Amino acid sequence: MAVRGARIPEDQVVELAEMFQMMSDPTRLRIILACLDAPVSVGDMADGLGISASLVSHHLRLLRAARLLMAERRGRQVFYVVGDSHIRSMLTDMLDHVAEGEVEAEQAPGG
Amino acid sequence: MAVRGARIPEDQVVELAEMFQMMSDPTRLRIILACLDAPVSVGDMADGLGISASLVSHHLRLLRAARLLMAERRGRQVFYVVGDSHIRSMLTDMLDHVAEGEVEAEQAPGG
DNA sequence: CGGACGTATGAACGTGTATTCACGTGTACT
DNA sequence: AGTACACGTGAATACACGTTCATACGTCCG
Repeated sequence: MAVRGARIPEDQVVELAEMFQMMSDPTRLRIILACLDAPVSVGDMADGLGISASLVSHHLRLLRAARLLMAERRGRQVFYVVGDSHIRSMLTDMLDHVAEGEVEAEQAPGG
Repeated sequence: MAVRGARIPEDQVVELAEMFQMMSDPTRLRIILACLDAPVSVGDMADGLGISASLVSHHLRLLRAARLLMAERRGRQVFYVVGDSHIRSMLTDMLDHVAEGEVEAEQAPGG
């Protein structure tokens, strides 16, 4: 398995890129992170993130379209939660990655 | 301890978003994927991806600045390789995720 | 039904970005 | 030294994207 990238279907690359694009915006990423573990209402996100509900809703629309978030209606409020376990674990992993800072290449010692 | 996203420093969120943005472009993602396992020269990337070497170089510049790729000069050619094991494993994981298709998370009633 | 609240949507605007073209830089070979 | 090749850089351009404002939709309460 040498150059793996050359063997990946373009459709999958594009799909993957679209997923990353969803997380490429700080505001949108914050929204995803906000409802990573538990469902959160739109108003709570807007309030907690310090942005307008309109903006949250716009991003939510994208996130739903990308199947990254799932909506659940409870009365007049709508709760959103991350609906993909892969995304959840990846985000946790990446969070750990950046949390460690610029820790340089931790090579496995002793093979 | 419910809403995890509300406890993450904005700096880390922004840094994470910037990482994702690097992978949010199909062309750039293809470049990353191309040198995921082994160093590849700029010309080989351009040829293998069917794009101009100039465009590859432009993306390479971004990728280097983001510390996602490392450059190595061998004669008149320059080889690039993914220099972050976290990124590598994450990419492999995500590749697996999209490779499985939408066969997962089937929640619709009756199909 | 009417009012208030929460959420969703559409248009408009400014900014950022990917791509191309033309040129510069540096290295190997003669 | 001069030529050919590989890569890098800069400006220009067309496009997409995030954000805001105004407004519409849907739901609970009286």
